[in-house]
Amino acid sequence: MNVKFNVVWLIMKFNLKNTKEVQDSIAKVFEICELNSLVFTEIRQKIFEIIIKYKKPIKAYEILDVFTEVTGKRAHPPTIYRAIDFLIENGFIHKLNSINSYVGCFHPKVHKECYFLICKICNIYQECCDKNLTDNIFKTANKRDFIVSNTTLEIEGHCHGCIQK
Amino acid sequence: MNVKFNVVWLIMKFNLKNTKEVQDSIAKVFEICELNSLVFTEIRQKIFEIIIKYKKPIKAYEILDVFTEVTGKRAHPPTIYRAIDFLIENGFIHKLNSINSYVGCFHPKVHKECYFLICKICNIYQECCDKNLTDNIFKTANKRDFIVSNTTLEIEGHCHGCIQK
DNA sequence: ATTGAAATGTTATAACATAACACTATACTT
DNA sequence: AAGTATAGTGTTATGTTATAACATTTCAAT
Repeated sequence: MNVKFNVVWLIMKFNLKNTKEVQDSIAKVFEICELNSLVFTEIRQKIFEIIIKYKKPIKAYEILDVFTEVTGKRAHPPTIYRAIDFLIENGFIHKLNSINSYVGCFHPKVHKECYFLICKICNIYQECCDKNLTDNIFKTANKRDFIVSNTTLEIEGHCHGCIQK
Repeated sequence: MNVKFNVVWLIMKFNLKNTKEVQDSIAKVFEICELNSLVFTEIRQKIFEIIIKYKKPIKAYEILDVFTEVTGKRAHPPTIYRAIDFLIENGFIHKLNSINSYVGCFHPKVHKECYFLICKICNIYQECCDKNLTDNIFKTANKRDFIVSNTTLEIEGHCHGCIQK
């Protein structure tokens, strides 16, 4: 099985996407790592790639399965969680706490406050970062003498596509 | 050991609070159940009481321990999770997904969108519901043709008390 | 009294995540 | 080039959070 066929097969099997947006995000992450002397090892690359190419929020043990199949090496949970930690720490992916799943970030390092729309029907997500909303959140917290260090905003509901149907 | 002493002891042991706010919220929940023919069983009452009196977000297995000690009966996880489901469904408590913990609601049924400030140092939480913020969140979602059904906003950082120190 | 629905008891297990320790690779020192 | 310190990885085991499945009980409506 040649490499090209293998890639196509994997993309189909795991319902991956490989849009320009994805490519740009991957390139950007390489660049950020270069600039900041972050060690972007093969494992971290592979796991980032899986997360960002996945159309839906992906769960840790799903990453494990895909990783194992893609690389041919049996991986254990710590391998995945360590990479996840690295990727979150550096803002390359985000965790959606309400569904214990992970999503790639399409504008790594642009800002810390990322918000998400999660469709309950198709499970596809969108980022919906918004400076105005961030200001509003900070203002609401500051009014109560609270210093914000990080925020989790996850909005569940129905996306445009699913409403139509 | 008489009942009064027992209660005081439990309150101290588990670091519970029993403010007017707590009493009002409990009374309110009884009233709502009455009005809506919701079955507010002893188990549900007890578990609600534990959650709302607890000063910090409480974890399911902590509830289990407190419940077992308070009632003298050994409880199993499903007992706790079923009550939690009932209480969340009816808006009497909320789950903080970012820390897998539960908090009582101090204005049950007033609105669905409740937001939380969680202090990373002392772990004490505050609700910070805000109509203006809710409008902003809905507007941000609607801009993307997304119909909101529920929101999770958890803000971590440092509370007033802990900043002072 | 019967029955049906909701609530609870109980056992087992699924799903999510980390501790701890051994080993390897790398890159920095002298 | 050998020494050594640090970060990264492999592996086993276990901790933590949550639910499935089925038996039993409770209780209100007929």
